[in-house]
Amino acid sequence: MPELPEVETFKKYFDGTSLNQQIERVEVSDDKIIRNLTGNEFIDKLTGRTFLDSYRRGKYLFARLDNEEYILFHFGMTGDLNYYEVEADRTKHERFVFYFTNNQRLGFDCPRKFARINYVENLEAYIAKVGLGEDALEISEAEFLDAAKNRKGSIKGFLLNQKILAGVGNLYADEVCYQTRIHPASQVGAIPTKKLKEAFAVMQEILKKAIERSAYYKEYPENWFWEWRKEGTSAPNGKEKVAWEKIGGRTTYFFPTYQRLYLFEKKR
DNA sequence: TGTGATGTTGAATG
DNA sequence: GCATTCAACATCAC
Repeated sequence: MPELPEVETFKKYFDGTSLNQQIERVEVSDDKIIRNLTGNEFIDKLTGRTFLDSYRRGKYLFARLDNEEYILFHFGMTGDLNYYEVEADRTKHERFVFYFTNNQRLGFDCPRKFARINYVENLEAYIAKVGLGEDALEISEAEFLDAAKNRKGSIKGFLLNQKILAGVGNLYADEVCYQTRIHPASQVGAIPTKKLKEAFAVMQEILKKAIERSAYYKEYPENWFWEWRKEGTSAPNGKEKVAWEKIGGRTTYFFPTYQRLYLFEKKR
């Protein structure tokens, strides 16, 4: 699930439910996703603490504790938050849960266990260590263009590269390419500056609109990926069907000629 | 039943 | 060292 708009939605959910209440108890049912602590260490670190606020960068959500340290929630493919009171509302794949003093709980659900939880003592140092790029909504046009310069890799791989800009995942990357009519296998550096500026603006527009709709696909415009990215869909010009290929390491849907392929001139 | 899935990483390659 | 690709991670649903 979670790309930037989804994680921003998680952030709002977290901020709206879990701040300023003491964690009375922590229960860990599977510490596999907790990367730098054992389950018991995690329990020790968190018990008695209070979440003060949170900071999102790309798909990473950092929850600030009252000791100025952080818990990083990275949701992977299937991570989810669940704030609830009664046992019946516990989710099936809950990996750990915080019990607050107001009798509510915040559970972290993750069937596929691709999520990553880290206890972070120093936020800046952690981000530097991971090499996490600027948030996709915060990065400036100039930085975006500069990063694209001379790159030979695909625009798809570029948009997905969290070290360059953080937050764009597979679906939104396809949507940016589709809306700007850029073939996803285009070499980033070969795309004219004007077109790259368009991609930059469209990317931020898409992310903002998705956030406005709380990342709920069914409320996205009808011509967005959740509709066109289906087997058998025709291009807007009616000339071809949607195709898919592995580009930038991920399954990519696109319209082969409706979206223009930009490549560097071949040397001879 | 086999396959692929909204993500990241570390190793391998160029 | 850098840019890029790819297998691996764990489980579920079609």
